[in-house]
Formats: sequence, C-alpha cells, structure tokens
Amino acid sequence: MKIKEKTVSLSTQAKKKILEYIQENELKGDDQLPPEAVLMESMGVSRHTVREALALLEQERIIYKIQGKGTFVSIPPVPIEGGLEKLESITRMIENAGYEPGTRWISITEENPSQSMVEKLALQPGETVVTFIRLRTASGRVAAYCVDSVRRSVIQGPVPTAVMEESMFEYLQKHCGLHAEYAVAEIVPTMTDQRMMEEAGMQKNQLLLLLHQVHYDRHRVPLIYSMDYFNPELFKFRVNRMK
Amino acid sequence: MKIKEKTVSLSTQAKKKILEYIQENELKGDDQLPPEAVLMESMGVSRHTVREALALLEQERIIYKIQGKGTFVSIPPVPIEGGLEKLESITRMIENAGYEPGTRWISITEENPSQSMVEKLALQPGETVVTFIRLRTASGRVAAYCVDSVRRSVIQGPVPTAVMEESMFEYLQKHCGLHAEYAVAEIVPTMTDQRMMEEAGMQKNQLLLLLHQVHYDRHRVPLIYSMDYFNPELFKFRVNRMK
DNA sequence: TAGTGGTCTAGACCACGCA
DNA sequence: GCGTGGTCTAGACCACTAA
Repeated sequence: MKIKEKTVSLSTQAKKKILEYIQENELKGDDQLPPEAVLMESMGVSRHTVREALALLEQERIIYKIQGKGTFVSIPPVPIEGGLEKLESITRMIENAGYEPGTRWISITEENPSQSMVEKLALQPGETVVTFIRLRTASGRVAAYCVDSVRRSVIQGPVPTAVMEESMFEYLQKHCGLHAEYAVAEIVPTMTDQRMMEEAGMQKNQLLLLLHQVHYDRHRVPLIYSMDYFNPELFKFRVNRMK
Repeated sequence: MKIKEKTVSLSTQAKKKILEYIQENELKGDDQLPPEAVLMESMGVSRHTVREALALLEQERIIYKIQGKGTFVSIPPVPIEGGLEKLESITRMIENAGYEPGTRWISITEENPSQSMVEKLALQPGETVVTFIRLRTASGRVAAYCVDSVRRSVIQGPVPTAVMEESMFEYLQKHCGLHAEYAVAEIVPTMTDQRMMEEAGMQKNQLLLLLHQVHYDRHRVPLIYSMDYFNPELFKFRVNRMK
C-alpha cells in the first residue's frame, strides 16, 4: 500500500526557508532581507518562485517591500487581534469581553419573510423562515437583542419550541449541518424600539448598535439573516483597518 | 509642457477588460469565464498577465477559480468590497458612495492633548497637538464632522490657518511625509452634541456613527488621533467578517 | 483523454530610491 | 548610475475534473 505523498510547492518550501533565515539571523522589525537575486541563487529556484514565496509572507504581514529599496521584516508578529472583521459568535464576543454569557428566549416562530430576507437569503416564492428572538446577557446585564432567521427547510421536523445551545452557530451546526464561514455586516446606529421594550424590558431611548448581517457558508450560500442590537455600554466594537 | 502619463499596468487593463466582458455578456453568479488561453489570445497578452488580472479579481471576490473546471463569476456580482476593514480616506468613502466630496473648515488650533491622546499617540509630557476640525459634505449634504489631531512636532513652522487638500491623509503625506498604513477604529453609536450644532449647524438629536480612530504608519508609529462622526443616512458601514 | 487551472523556468525591460 | 523590486513574455510540465 502506498501512502499519498503530499507534494509541497517550491514556493511554499521557499517561504519556509525564508522564515528560517529570519529566525536564524534573528532579524527584527525593519531589518532587511537579502535581495531576490540572492534568494534565487541560494535556494536554487527561479525569481518567480522567490517572488511567490515573498508574496505569501507579505500577505501574512510578516514582511513588507519597498520598490527600489528592498524587502524588510515587519515589526513583531502582528499584535492586532479580535476586531469585528473576525467572525465570532455573540457568545464568544461576550466571553472575550470578560462576561458570563446568558440567554433569555423571547420566541421561535415560523414567518413569512420580509422582502429584504427574500433577496438576501435567495428564498423561493412561498418559502417561509423560522425566526429566533433572544435577549443575550453578559453577567446578567442586557448585552444584545438578537433576531435570527433561517429558511424553514433547513430545520428538520417541526419548529422547535426551545433550543439548548447558547450559540446560534452551534445550534445550526449540530442540528442542521450548516457552517457559517463568513458574514457581511452592516453597522447602523439606532435606539430601542417598542418591541424591545415590551418583549425584553429594555430601556427607552437607549442608543444601540445594530449589526445587520447575512451569514454565508463556504460555498457562498446565504444561511442566516440576523439583526443583532448591541448595548454599546458593554461592548467596544473595534475594526482593524488596513490599506 | 508635458503632462505626466499615468501608466496603467497591462494586468490592470486586462482586469478591466474582463470586467467589461462580464458586463457585456451579462454573466451572473456561477457563470463561467473563458479559459485563460482564450483570454490570452483575445487580449494579446501572456498567460502570466491574464493570471495576474484574474488574481486581482479573485482578491476582490468578483470571481473564483476551480482547478480542472474553470473560472466563474461569484454569486452576488460585487458583494464584498469596500468594507470598513479597508482603510480609506473619507474623501474616497464619499466618492465611493457616489457623491461629490466637499469640506467646510471649522478650525485649526494648537491644544493640550486629552489623556486619551497622550496614551494613544504616545506623547511626551508637555507635548501639544494640532487639531483640525472640519465638516465634510457629500454633494452638499452633511456627511461627517471630523476632528483630527496630530502631534505638534510633525508640522513644520507655524500652525496653518488653512489647508487646501480635501483629504487629511493627503495633507500629512505631502507636507509632513507621513503615510498612514493602518488604523484601529472603535465604533460608537452617538448623537449630535452641543458643539456640532453650534459650530457646524447640525441638527439636534440626530443619530451619528462615531469612528474613533488611531492611524499608524508602517512602523506602527501612531500618527493621527481622529473622531469622525458620520451621518448614517448617507453612509452604509459594512464590515466583511471572516472566520 | 481532453481541457482546465497550478506551478515553474529563463530571460527581458521598467520604475523607483539613493548616493 | 547602480541596485532594488515591479511587470511582462514564451514556453514547459503538473494536477485536477469530467466525459
């Protein structure tokens, strides 16, 4: 029996060698790497391959290049983390903020979709959605009012009356085999509305940050349509912005 | 007198042509593009150049490729692009939203920094900052109230009484040699305050989205401390969130 | 097996930063 | 003017998909 050889591309090997070079020579931030011509020769590959390796490292922000000057090592291995651009469940967001996540269920209902849902979830005519409404808490305080909708057909059997999982992602993964891979979020400043006050007992005229999102799986199929209203007193929403 | 020719790379031109091809043939999601060999011939460039053009389009998530099958158009033709995670000047944001950018200067002053500025900009004791306050407009409508501060020492000579450039980035680049490479933004829902109403004539009790940012150069040196209050009626703030 | 994208080579010229 | 990275060509072989 033959074990499948995992062929690693030359450029990936070259990348590894360059990383080793940085380690061995203890290069720090802004230290210069050898020019491409030297790397070509020392690794015995073409310039194209060297440039591919460098491109990979540049993407990972381990190095940067300046035309006419050279290639340099970036300052420490990327300190930035945990901005909004990283997709995480609200449960994780609450935990990361240092609180104990909790959930108060408001309702689970089958509904006719809004026009926006039909478009964003690419629903067929007549298709309905199941909407989950929850109040998420952080160590007992109101953290977010969450309205999540999925197409009816992803849920086998009758509409559930209760869901155990804290995280919507977890529930959909375990029971429906759905994996959210990325999301497009629109950020809207807003205030508590009538419904939130009545159903969730939230304060009147409180500023909220609405994350209006559609979640997709790896094949770009839209899975979840969600409107999460966050309490800005508890959350700091950060975004790391790159050129 | 000679006007500077702006040379556009072949791959960028090829990218443009491929986009036009998609438009003209009304390609929708998952429709297949011609193979690379055909694109090479029809555009009269090498395969490398075609592949560079396709790589650009793939980065922007306009197309995707499957080895052995072909190149395809992504499902929403241009969904992701220009999210908040991409650092752009407000001028560019206004242009991208389809408006004509404008500026009304409110003030340029030298001030003592707030505690937050001292921390974020790593100021020395006694160091002052120069604060630029502007009202940015989009085709005449109020788009954003912008408060930008930089350390006094980056500005040579006296504090300017006026600045020509639309973009703060441009000004700092041209006159101070500073290049903002990335920023960390905190997003806060807020409302118009007294100062904005008095100085800029903004409406009372209007919801605003505050982008509280620190901009850094490539060496992670903090350059600009800014508080930009955006009119959410004009801007859609999107963030693309990845796992 | 044919057709597609993925990787790689060898060589050329251009654009930029700096002394 | 030299050394650096940026762009481009021509050609080759490999890996994967589907008929």
